[in-house]
Amino acid sequence: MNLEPTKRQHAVLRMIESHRSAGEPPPTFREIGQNLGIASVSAVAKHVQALRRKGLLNLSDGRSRSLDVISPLRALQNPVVHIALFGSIPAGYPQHREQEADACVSVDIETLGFKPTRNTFALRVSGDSMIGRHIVHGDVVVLEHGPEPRPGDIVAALVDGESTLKTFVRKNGRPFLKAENPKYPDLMPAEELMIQGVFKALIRKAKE
Amino acid sequence: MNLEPTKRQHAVLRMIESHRSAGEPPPTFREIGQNLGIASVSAVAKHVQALRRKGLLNLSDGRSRSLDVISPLRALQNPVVHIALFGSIPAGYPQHREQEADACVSVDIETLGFKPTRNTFALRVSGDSMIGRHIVHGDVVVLEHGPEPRPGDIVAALVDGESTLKTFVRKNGRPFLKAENPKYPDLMPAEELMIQGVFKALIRKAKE
DNA sequence: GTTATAGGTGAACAGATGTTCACCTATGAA
DNA sequence: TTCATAGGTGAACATCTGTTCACCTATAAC
Repeated sequence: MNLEPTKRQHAVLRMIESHRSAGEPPPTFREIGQNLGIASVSAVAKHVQALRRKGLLNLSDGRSRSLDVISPLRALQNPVVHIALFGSIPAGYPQHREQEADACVSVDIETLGFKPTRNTFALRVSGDSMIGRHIVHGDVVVLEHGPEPRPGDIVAALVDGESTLKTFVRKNGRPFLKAENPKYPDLMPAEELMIQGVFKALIRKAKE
Repeated sequence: MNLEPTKRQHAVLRMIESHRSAGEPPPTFREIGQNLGIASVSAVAKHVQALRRKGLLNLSDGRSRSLDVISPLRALQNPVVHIALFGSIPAGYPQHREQEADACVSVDIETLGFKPTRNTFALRVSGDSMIGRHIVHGDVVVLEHGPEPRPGDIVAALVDGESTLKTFVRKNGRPFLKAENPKYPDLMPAEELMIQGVFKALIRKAKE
């Protein structure tokens, strides 16, 4: 038996996949038919049957909207979380500010390395002040508000009304923030600055 | 009217959210009841009603399994894609090798910067040979097989049976690969090497 | 021709699912 | 006390949804 889907069957697969990817509930047979211009439910049912035989589609019976594309990756997938991305955080802390978010970053928790809370947020990096820690202009950094930074941690702090990345260090027992770029050698006393979050992860896209 | 959910209502919200995050279809009223130890469907319906009144939950009527947690982020969310992550690619190209994937990286396409194809894959970076381009040990890089690399592009190539990151350059009209680390100054002729993919994105988690 | 397969229409049916109603308990405010 | 609200049980009901059957067309294989 041929295990490759036909064109029409492939269209059904793609429709189900796109629903999943968009975060919508899986379509019903009738919704699939409507989308593909098929008037009869049983025609859709036949496509589904064929795809199940070919091992490409799952359908738990007795449950509505349970169509699920089978892929080797599916078994490896982890829960995906959605994090608010800000250009900058004008003042204070990022909690309960989701409504002011510029965009949304969605990543699975395994790749992210931790399970985010309400205190997790993301910033777009501007400038190369953290080049020494291999964080460059345009990167998106994920931060967590709350935990006490340890020496060496990268933190976001409010400097001159802007969220800025610095390294948290201690000198003579007192906390300071420093940029990781020889062009900005100054140390700033950390007590006077509001630390908005501690660096947890980074995402970068290639230029263009 | 108080717009905050009660404990019990919050439990309902969390259950719906966890289904979504895990990539499962939204639960039915009866499934919610089962999960929370509620025997009566109408009790669940009351919680859903209350959450809708408070603007925390959406329910398109006439459709089953259409519960959807309302969040300011929801409107900003982009489609999420799932990419196979390999430790290394022993030989050849990464297409149709999903069944050999070590893990799965899930990210939204906006953060990723492009819409992946069947030729998209991810590698875990080993060593600091690309430190000059600010890619460090442990990073996950997303690559695309297929497109012709342009000078300056970062590529994965098969060197001594291992997938390795290099910069693609031209010298006297001929293509070479070079590491971005003063410790490895050698240029390798690119013709002899199999280029597995071109760098498209990067994800890094903080140490520990 | 015959046969098999993909694709489709239309209808009837059983079970899943959301809605609604009557009724109960507990808690706190007026 | 009385009243409102949160939480719950149980059942009846309408509609959504998957299943199944009879029947049709087109295409390729034999």
